Amino acid sequence: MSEPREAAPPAAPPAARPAGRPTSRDVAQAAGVSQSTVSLVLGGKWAGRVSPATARTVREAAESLGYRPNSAARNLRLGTTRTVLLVVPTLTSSFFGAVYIGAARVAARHGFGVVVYPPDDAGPAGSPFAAPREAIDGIIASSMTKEAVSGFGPAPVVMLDSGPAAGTAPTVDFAVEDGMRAVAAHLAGLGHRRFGHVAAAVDEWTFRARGAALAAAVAALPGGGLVRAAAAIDVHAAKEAAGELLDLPARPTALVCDDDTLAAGAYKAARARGLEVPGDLSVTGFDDMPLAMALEPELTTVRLPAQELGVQGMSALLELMEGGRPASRALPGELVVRASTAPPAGPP
Amino acid sequence: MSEPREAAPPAAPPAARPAGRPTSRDVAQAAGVSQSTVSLVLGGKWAGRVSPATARTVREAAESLGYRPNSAARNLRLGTTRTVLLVVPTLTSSFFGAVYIGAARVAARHGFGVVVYPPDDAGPAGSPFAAPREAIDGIIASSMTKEAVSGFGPAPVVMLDSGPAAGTAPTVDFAVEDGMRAVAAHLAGLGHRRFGHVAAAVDEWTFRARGAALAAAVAALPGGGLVRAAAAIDVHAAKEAAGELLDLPARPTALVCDDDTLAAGAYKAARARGLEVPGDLSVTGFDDMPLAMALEPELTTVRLPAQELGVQGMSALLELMEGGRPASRALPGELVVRASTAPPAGPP
DNA sequence: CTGAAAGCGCTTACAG
DNA sequence: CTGAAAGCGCTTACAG
Repeated sequence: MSEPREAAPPAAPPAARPAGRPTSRDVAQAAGVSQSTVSLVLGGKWAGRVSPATARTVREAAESLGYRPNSAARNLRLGTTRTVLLVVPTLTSSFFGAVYIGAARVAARHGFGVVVYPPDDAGPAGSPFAAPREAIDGIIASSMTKEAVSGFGPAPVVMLDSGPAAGTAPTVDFAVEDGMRAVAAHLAGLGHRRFGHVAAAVDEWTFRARGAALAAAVAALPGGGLVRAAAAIDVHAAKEAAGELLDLPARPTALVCDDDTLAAGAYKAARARGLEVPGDLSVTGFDDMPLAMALEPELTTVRLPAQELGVQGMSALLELMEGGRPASRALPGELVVRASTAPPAGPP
Repeated sequence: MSEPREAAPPAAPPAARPAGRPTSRDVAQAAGVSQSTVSLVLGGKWAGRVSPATARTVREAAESLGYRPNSAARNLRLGTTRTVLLVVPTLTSSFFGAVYIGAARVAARHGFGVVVYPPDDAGPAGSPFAAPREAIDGIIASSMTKEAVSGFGPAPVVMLDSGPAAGTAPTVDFAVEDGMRAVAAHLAGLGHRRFGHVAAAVDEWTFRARGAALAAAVAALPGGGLVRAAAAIDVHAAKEAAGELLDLPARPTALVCDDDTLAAGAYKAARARGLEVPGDLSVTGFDDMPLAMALEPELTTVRLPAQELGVQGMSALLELMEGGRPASRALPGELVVRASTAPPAGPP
């Protein structure tokens, strides 16, 4: 009679499976090798040091145990986390999402991860143990001042969209002056002379640069005139500011807005006064956010390559972390002419 | 004669300053105590175990050296990172930014950090060492299927905006059915009977639920009729889909759109046909993104508390990580009546 | 009240 | 080709 198979008592498992997550030691035991061999194989440094057969065995054991290396141990040993921080003023904007994507793609190709650091009010408390400040190899800060980043310690920093003079860090910027000049030239070519600037009431380099470039371009235009009103980046605030400009005795024939949201406000101000865009009033935006195409008429604006900003920023940081001195650079924007600009109406 | 002070040879510093970042051992040496005392003091566990005077000395030494604990070592020792992952389908949307803010705020109050996991195509390569998958204590996944999150291992998971039946994980959802019923009731109250549904061609629970709720509400309305066209969430695709509906012989008097972007497309379709919103056609959105206020007329829509979704999601995850069984919940939306809805025009 | 020591899980010389 | 050992910087019993 053969031994009863079914009635076998529920014997204890031969070797108690490790309680928690498997470690390289568990893999070593399963594969019948030493822990260091496991590390060599899984770290990809085994060529010529471990026999192919052993390497296979190790990999199979790791696979079947579902082994994943403990990154804390790895980071401690190596002194590096292969993680960089992306510091942005807000995440509630599709712009920074695009910057993130660009940065994360480049990072991934080099085995780095990107962590987004939240706006101040949402950040980890001031505790010295607050994650993840310490656990990073480098920092990319977008649209901030150098000072705002100084609290992050001595890690290598690249500044994005913060102006070419952002301290000693390498910078990547948009050539917003060129973009604004292209707007002015486009409008001037259409015949506009009386310009209104709906400015962003935000103290950032990019807006200062946009304003200065517009002022210079209009000043250089024979017969050119410029009036200006500032507003927070908010549709209703912009509507108000644009309205002031439109109520001026010598009404501008074109409203140049510092960004697309401001332009949406300008549309509203025009509509409230019975003014047609672009027949009675030309309006331009800046940035080319999705909003620009949702508006009616669709908005003439300057496309800023946000994702490319992330790509270039990460590339620069990688170079910096390797000890290089990446050159600062400026990315060109592109004037996108849509339906919100036209020649000015003749005198009534 | 006193010893010459000025001419003293540049002696080597008494004790060579530590080369890299200071460690707790450096602090201990500076404070004249043991490394474990430093750890106790800085970890806040010294009450009754270290004299107040010693604690002060330690803190001053830490301060003056600029000591920050090494989180890799801490994580390794503790087996926890106090970091959770927020997995979202895209960052290029203000919606997920708001979810992040909400989650990060709650997390910060409990000493946790939140890391955003990128969309697939930007994620770290499939390398087993890819950060930061291993280094997390829990996961919040928003607007995804349970399967999409299964690759992250055995960490506790909370599903957001994925439907109440998202596997075994606790869920936090929006009560989108209620929201859609409120839209239908609002429109019905205005006198509308012929509805068009501009549906999102996206296979997610939230859109299935919106569509089903609308269909049921219209079916329950005496004399109610519903036609439907689907489009990708894109202004131009929506314009096309809405246009089909508007070209129907029995033209709908109200277009109910699955989200605000779709509604922007509906505006365009209306305008292209010389139809006034809301005089000739009522339009509703869903989500209440910033776009809703940028549109002209401003959009009647359903406000979804995105930030609260993050807050509730993180609270649930915290409870889950502590071994609890958080109840699944649904957050109410709010109908926001603006200027895009009005009684239907009488028969021409 | 304070310190010496173990150990978290890795990587990497080093010895065989 | 393979293994034993040191050590990254912490936290926390444990002993005094």
